[in-house]
Amino acid sequence: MNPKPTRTTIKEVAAVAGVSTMTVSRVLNDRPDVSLTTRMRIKRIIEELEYQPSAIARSLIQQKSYTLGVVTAGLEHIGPSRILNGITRAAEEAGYAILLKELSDSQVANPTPIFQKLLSRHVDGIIWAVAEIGENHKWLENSSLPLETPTVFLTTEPNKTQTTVLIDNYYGAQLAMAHLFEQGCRNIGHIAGPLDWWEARQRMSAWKDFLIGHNMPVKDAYWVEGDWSSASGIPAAAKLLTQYPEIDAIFVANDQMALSALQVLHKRGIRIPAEIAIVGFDNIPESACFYPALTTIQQNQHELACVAVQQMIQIIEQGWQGKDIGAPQSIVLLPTLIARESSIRQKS
Amino acid sequence: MNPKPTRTTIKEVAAVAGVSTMTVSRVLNDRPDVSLTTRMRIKRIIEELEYQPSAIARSLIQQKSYTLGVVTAGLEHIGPSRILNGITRAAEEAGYAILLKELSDSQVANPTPIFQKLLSRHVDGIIWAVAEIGENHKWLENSSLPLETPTVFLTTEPNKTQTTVLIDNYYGAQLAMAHLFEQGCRNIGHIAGPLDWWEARQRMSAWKDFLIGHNMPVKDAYWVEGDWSSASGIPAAAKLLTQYPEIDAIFVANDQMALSALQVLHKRGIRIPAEIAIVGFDNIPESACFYPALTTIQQNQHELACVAVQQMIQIIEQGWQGKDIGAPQSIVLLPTLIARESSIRQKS
DNA sequence: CTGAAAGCGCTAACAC
DNA sequence: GTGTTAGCGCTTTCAG
Repeated sequence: MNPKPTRTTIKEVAAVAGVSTMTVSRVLNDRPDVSLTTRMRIKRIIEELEYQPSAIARSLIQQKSYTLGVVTAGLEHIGPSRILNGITRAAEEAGYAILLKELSDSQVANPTPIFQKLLSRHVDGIIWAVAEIGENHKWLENSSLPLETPTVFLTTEPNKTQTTVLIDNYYGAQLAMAHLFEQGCRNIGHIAGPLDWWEARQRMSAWKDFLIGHNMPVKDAYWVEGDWSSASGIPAAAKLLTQYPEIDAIFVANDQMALSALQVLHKRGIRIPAEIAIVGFDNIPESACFYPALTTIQQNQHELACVAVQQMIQIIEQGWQGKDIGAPQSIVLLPTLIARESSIRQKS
Repeated sequence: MNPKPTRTTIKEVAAVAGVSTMTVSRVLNDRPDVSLTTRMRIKRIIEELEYQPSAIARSLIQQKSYTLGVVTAGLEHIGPSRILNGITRAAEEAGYAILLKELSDSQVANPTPIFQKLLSRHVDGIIWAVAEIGENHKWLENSSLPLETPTVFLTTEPNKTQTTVLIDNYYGAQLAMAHLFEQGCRNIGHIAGPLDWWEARQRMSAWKDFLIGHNMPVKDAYWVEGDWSSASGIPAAAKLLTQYPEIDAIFVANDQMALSALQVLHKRGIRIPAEIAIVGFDNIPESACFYPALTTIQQNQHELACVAVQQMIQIIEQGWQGKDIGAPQSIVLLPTLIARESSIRQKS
């Protein structure tokens, strides 16, 4: 029934053209040493037969697959999918394909099988774009992992032994705090992300350090932990208002929770920013549309991903050229403040 | 400098074990015909050498790669990334890897090179998860595409010649309309998605047909077109209120725009749902958290993706077994109504 | 139970 | 300019 849908091979092209497979191969790879006439003829035959060379046969012999392994987690969230979006674009541009592996929570603890699976498919390099949560990156320190394959880590704590690309969350949070301070806020509370996340801890540390650095008290009542979700932002904001009645600003660790906080304040009739100013983090599209428009910290995940891919490819291709790869780098991108109505109290 | 990081091969394992590569291969594939002792010995050696068979060498000889090509677009949006999320999970479970290709707008028009690139990497099947926009799927009708490779289309208009998996947008919109009608609304406006999207047209058609079916007038002033974004929801809602003063309900084509509509109504002091009821579409996590909580239509993209992958794999493996594949199917999943405060006017 | 030979589709390294 | 040979890492087939 199925006439064995066998792909067109280089052999058939060669046969039709009456040349050896090598000549066809040379045409495919744009080698100079083929006469113009044969080249033209072969090209035409390739067209007619709709011949498409097998990338995997090539990988096998060349030991290069032009494929990147990408490890991600939590694609249903906006951050990871934005990053993946950037990776696919950058990889496409560089002529690399992407082998995608999304981790479930349980898999993150033991990376070895994941690396092995990717390596068994001959990826040229691996981009590890999994958020650092709890102990899930402990294995990095033990460097028990050989990592003979070029690997770039995204959004993880910088590390002397690995190449990492990340956004400076601490700096971003400092921007937020400095902005609120400038607006005259002196009782700044915090709704944190889940503190087993490294990024959440960074943002919270900056909040705390800023208060200390400006001789403002830091009490446990001044902050609440959420879980990034909008849903968690509602009880968090409510609790914070109760615990910290003098509060005149909230730095919220992400926009989702910040938008919920807006809702809670509205419901209670608290004026924003006059009574309480709000700053979020991430700059999701919605943050510009809500009332009042949310001041936030923009992190450019797209750029993050592009830099990571470029870095990755540079390492890969240097390796192919036998060059020394040099020490692993950490590239840190700086987020920016997007000031909107939710925090602007005074014209400056 | 680089000691040529050559992978461990089956040959080396065989050499260490003092057997032929065939015997190792048999152990790898759990063939019965190896003596227990040799099997154990070889397994141990595999462990020690951390040998990992080359999946691509296997693909080459077996003509099966256990890899699915996934074509997507607009990963920065929630819908596509949810679907991708479901695909990765289902594929993982079935033991298939994923080769991801994200299209930019310009690429969608001409699918041939995309298919070719995936086929050159020997994917066993292709999942086409690109929204149907404008003429971007025109090529499907011309069936100029041979599609010798199993292909499943997601979220596209059903089609006699291709296997498709989709959610019934028309039905979902009917649910929304019937619900509003039950709540006593008789002047139901619509904020549509961009009408070059097939899904947006489906939702709008159901709105219009419902009105006609219930002897309610349909005028151009009763609907406005948005572009799915929260930002577009604001002017859309404002315009609708002006054009259609008697309006007592809005069916909004997605939640992002619906949340913006909530904001606009709040600002104008319009009570929801008492004066105007709102229903959205998608059930994004935020929709439960805003005030008032948004009634919406839930589409289960996760399930959609799982069904697609299962369908895909079934087709692939039937093909391997030489079975006839049978006619292409269209699988339609039904969305459900999530009734929340934004539309509930009366206890039932 | 085990091995030898052949070959998947392609290209590196040589010959001619 | 072009062809030959060998081999990437594995498995099929068939012989022992």
